[in-house]
This record gives sequence, structure tokens and C-alpha cells, in this order.
Amino acid sequence: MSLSEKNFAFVMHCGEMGSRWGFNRTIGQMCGLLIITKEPMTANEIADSLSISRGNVSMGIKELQSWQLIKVHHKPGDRKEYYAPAGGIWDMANRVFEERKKREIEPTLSLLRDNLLDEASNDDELYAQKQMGEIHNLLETVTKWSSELQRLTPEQLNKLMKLGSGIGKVIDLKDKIFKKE
Amino acid sequence: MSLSEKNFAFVMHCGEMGSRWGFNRTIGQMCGLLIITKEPMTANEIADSLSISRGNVSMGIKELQSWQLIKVHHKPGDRKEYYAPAGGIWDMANRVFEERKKREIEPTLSLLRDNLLDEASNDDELYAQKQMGEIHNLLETVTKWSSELQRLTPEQLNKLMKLGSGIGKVIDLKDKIFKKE
DNA sequence: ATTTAGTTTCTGAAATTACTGAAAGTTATT
DNA sequence: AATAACTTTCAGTAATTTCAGAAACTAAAT
Repeated sequence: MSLSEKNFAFVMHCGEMGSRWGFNRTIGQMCGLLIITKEPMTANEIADSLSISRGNVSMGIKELQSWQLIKVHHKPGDRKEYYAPAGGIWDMANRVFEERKKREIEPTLSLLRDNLLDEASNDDELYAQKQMGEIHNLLETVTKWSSELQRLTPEQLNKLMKLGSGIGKVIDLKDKIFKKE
Repeated sequence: MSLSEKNFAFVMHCGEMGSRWGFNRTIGQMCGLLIITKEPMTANEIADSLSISRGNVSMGIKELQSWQLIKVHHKPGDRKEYYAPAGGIWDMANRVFEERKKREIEPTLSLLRDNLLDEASNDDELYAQKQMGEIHNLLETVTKWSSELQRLTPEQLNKLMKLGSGIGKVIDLKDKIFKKE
């Protein structure tokens, strides 16, 4: 059961993009493959489809599990493990986003917090702290906001997205209404 | 003029994070260094502060310029080039975000567009296309929305951010108002 | 308790990426 | 047009990352 040309192209593209999305080529390919394949796949099928070693697949699976992007299925009377995406596209994107937030933002945030607790002991440090403060605020705002967004219902989210730049008007509107009260 | 211990720690941290943010270690360090240093720096000062080669600094500068993260200053009667961040923290974050969108989302989007134009020629391709369609929609929504956001004035944006989960209520509010009309 | 069907871990090789230092290039000054 | 003060490029080396394949491990079936 080998991939059609178009599907193969997509899987390879996921590979190229893999490293940009936070994992490596092989893992990107695995992820793409599982997404476009209807039926859950075994580790061996994955290795064959992508012509990579079984060991490599195993490591990839571990990694994808740590991102919570795939889940295991079992078929009755069959000892093999079958892997499939852990959710719809939207869920997966969300998980990638969350994970990246954890890796790209949180460590910095905690370093900055520590650093900002200390008194600056000279002029250079003072300026540095001012800048770090700004980065800190920015990152905090972003993280806070992104978790607020995730709290919205899908419909609300959808409306919000469709709203686009109209959001500006809504904000102004809200302002007017609540100023009156 | 060498870095204080705390500032040094910050710069090194930017290095570690560098690769996650889309560039490499050295470039991350350079970026951090320029951000917390009040005065624009020469390439040699950068090389010395970070103990890296002059050539490496030159390459890093080119890269940071391609991201539009730094700009050149000149002092009268001095031929050296002085480098400084190209804007405030917010601007820089924006630029990084834009650049990453270009690298991480756009190539995929165009592959998907191409792929979705073709008729699926069998069942596997049909399912694959369905999935690709979902990814396509998601990515389109995200890009469209993010460019909408950048169109807002800083104050509007600020209000929006502060709004947090209140956003849900505002959406509902807007719904009610416009349903009446 | 052996065999069998499967998964995981680990080592060293291969590929990729980053860095240095020297050479070449550029531009102002004399 | 020579020199001086810089910057950039690039070839080779160093460091890091990725990967295959073998060995170790686990658990079910006999």
C-alpha cells in the first residue's frame, strides 16, 4: 500500500517543513503521513512508506507522543500497535502551538522574571532591565491572550476570526457603551 | 566594556533560544546583546563581547538585516558602522512573527492550494484532500487574521489584549446588537 | 521456559549546519 | 595611486544533529 504521487509530495513537504515546525524531517513526514492516511498505521507500515529504519520510527513515535499529536489504537486479536492522529487538524495545530509556547516562550519568561527581581546595580543594567521588562510584558500578554482564546467556544472563535479587522469597530463600540454606564 | 553577569546570562539565554526562534545560537546572542545595550555597537564590539569571529558577526548582521531586526547608524567623522535594534520590542516581535509566517506557513499554503486544484483520482486521495483542505482553511484563517490584527491601531490592539476572556462577551454583544437591525 | 511478535535503546557513521581565520573587497583619506 | 580603516566572502574545519541497524528488552502464546 504505497502513497500516490500527490500524497507522497505532501508527506515530503511536511518533512521539509518539519524542522521549522519544531521537530525534524522524519518526524514531520510521519506526522503528514498519519494525517492523510485514513486508517491507523503500524510502525512497520510507517517505516516502509517512508523508507526509514524501524528504530527511527520508534523514536519518532515517542516524540510525537510527547507532543500529544498521535494516539495508539489496538485491533482485537492483534498485538501490533496502530498509530493515528490524536485529534482533528484544529486540535493538532493547537497542540503544536501550545508545545511551542512551552519551549519558546516559557523559559524566557522565567529567566526574565528572575532577572527583574534583582535591583539593577548600574546604568547598563538599568537600561537592560527596562528592555527586559518590555519583553516580559509582551510575552505575558501573548501567553495570557492565547490561553483566553482557547477558552472560547468554537463558535465564538469562528465568529471572532470571521470578524477580522471589523474587530476594531467592535472594540470602539464596546467602549462607547460602557462609558455611558 | 564587558557585560555584567546578569546581562551576560540574558544574552546567553537568547543564544539558547535562538534556534527555537528561527535563527542560530550566535545570531540569537547578537540580537539579545543589541537589545539590552543602550548605545549602538560596532561589529568588533559585538565580536569581542561574544568572543566570536569577526566574520561570523558579519554574517549574523546580514541575517538580522534580512529579518529587518537591526539598522545601521553612523557617527560623524567615523567610518565604522554602528548597529542597533530596528525598533522597539513590539516591532521586533512583529517582524519575527511575520518572517516566520513567511517561512513556516506560506510554503505549505501554496503546496496545498496546488494540490487541492487537482481532482482526486481514488479513495485515498479523496481522504487526503479532505484533510489537506482542513489544514488549508486553518492556515488561511490564521494568516488572514494575523494581518487583520496588524492593521489595528496600537491602542485598539492594546484594548483587545487587555480584554482577555471578556472577548467572548463582546462577541455575543455584537451579535445581539446586529441581530436587532 | 522457549519461541515468537513486537517495541525500545543505543552506537557510531553520515549529513548538515555553524564558525573561524585568512584573503579579497570597499571606500575614504592623504 | 597608496595607504589605512573597515567590511564581506569563502574554503576548510569543528560541532551538532539525524539516522540506520544491531542488540536489548517485553510480553503473549505455546
